[in-house]
Amino acid sequence: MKLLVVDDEIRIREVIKEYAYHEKYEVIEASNGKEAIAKVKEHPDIDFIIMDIMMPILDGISANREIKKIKEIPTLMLSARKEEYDKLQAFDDGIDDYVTKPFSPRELMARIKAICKRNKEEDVFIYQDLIVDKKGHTVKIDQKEIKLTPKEYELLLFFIKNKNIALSRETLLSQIWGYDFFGDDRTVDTHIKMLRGNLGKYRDLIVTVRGVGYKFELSESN
Amino acid sequence: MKLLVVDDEIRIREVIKEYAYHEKYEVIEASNGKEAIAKVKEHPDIDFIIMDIMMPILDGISANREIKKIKEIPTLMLSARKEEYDKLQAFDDGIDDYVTKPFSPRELMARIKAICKRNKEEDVFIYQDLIVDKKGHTVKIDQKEIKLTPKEYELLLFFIKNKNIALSRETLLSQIWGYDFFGDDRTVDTHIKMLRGNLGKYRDLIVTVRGVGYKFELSESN
DNA sequence: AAGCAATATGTATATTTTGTGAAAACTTAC
DNA sequence: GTAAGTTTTCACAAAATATACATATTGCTT
Repeated sequence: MKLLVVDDEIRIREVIKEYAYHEKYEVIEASNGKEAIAKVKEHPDIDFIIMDIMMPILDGISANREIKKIKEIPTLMLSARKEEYDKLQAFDDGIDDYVTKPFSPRELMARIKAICKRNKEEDVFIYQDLIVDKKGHTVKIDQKEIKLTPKEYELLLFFIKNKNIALSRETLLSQIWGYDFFGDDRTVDTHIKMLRGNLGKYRDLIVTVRGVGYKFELSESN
Repeated sequence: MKLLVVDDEIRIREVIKEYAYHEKYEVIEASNGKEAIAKVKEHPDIDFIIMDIMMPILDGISANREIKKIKEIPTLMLSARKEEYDKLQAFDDGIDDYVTKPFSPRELMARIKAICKRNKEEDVFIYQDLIVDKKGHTVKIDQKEIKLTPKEYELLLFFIKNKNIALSRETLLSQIWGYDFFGDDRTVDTHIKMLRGNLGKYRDLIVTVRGVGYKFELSESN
């Protein structure tokens, strides 16, 4: 789990960082909206953003709006009491939760967990800009739907379910094609090729494990 | 939509209120069970209750029991983790749903919506110029009524109810034709063809999901 | 660095799935 | 009982997908 904490007060960042470390979360910091955007671009594996609203240079709401254009990351907003008005605005941009200052760090952590849990429970797999909606049977990359054939889709789902585990061709064949498939092992390769092609910038999530088969490799978490 | 939020922690009420406002819900507050009962008597048009279990003066379970004697209002219970035991009891008294703290406000809203939807299915479905009036049993496109056969109409309703979800032919057959239909899978295709034909410019709302079945796909909203 | 083995990829062919029109079977209203 | 409307089946065309295979490329071992 990698957190991006955006606040201009270093004290706030420190407190959050401390609690986050305690939860074994990695923390990246930014002290204003502009920096936050830069950090998001720099670290492609940020899982969660905690962002203050009132900040110099670029405020949290605007920053969030910009970040959402780049990718979908669950976000919790922080705000001082008086910024009531801002709250309302924040909702336009898919804020998952918000907490008013002063806050209890434990509550903050609990809320982060609740949001992450929710995202996991949904029939949606999200990794950066790759979104797989199992109910809708759709795959999106950068908000754009990509078309997969049934086999490619099944293959992707199986990879997601067995992420970070090397899967042999036999395993894939028996699990996806069925035990009664008597074709060529190398058929898998062809489908991998197709899937990779369709995954575009995420093609490298499918790693070749020489001598074994393939692996769907995600950096940490998810 | 008028919500009654009952919790002794003002912060919790505030968060829910903000999210509720965003959904255009009106919010009435109470900080304990006794107050909640008073509010229900005072406002005869409350549509939904969100109630904490652990509260001073009068707890949520008891309050809920009293309120149910006055009138039937959908209720969602909140509770802290440790109150597991309460969970079981709560369901005895016509609780519609249950959420443990801390919760993701988004999830809470989603649940409320789900319950309300369950309780009062929309009578009219509108998507751009496509209007389906369930009570009137009519379908209009561009103000003009289109004639559908009973099966086509049922199919359309089922699609509307399950929008953005890929539905297999079997699901459609068992849900629309009945579990005791033993005919050909492809019968579905024929009806899809007919429905598409009748939907005119909206024919593409019915997307074929290869290898699975069909999906009623609406771009965002609705 | 050469040689080997495994994997990647392009292409052709086989297979599966879906769209569609027409006819048969069934319902319903009169 | 019949006509009109509806549902279902079926057959074939069209489209999409799966597979096999040949060739190119890569990565590993020595």
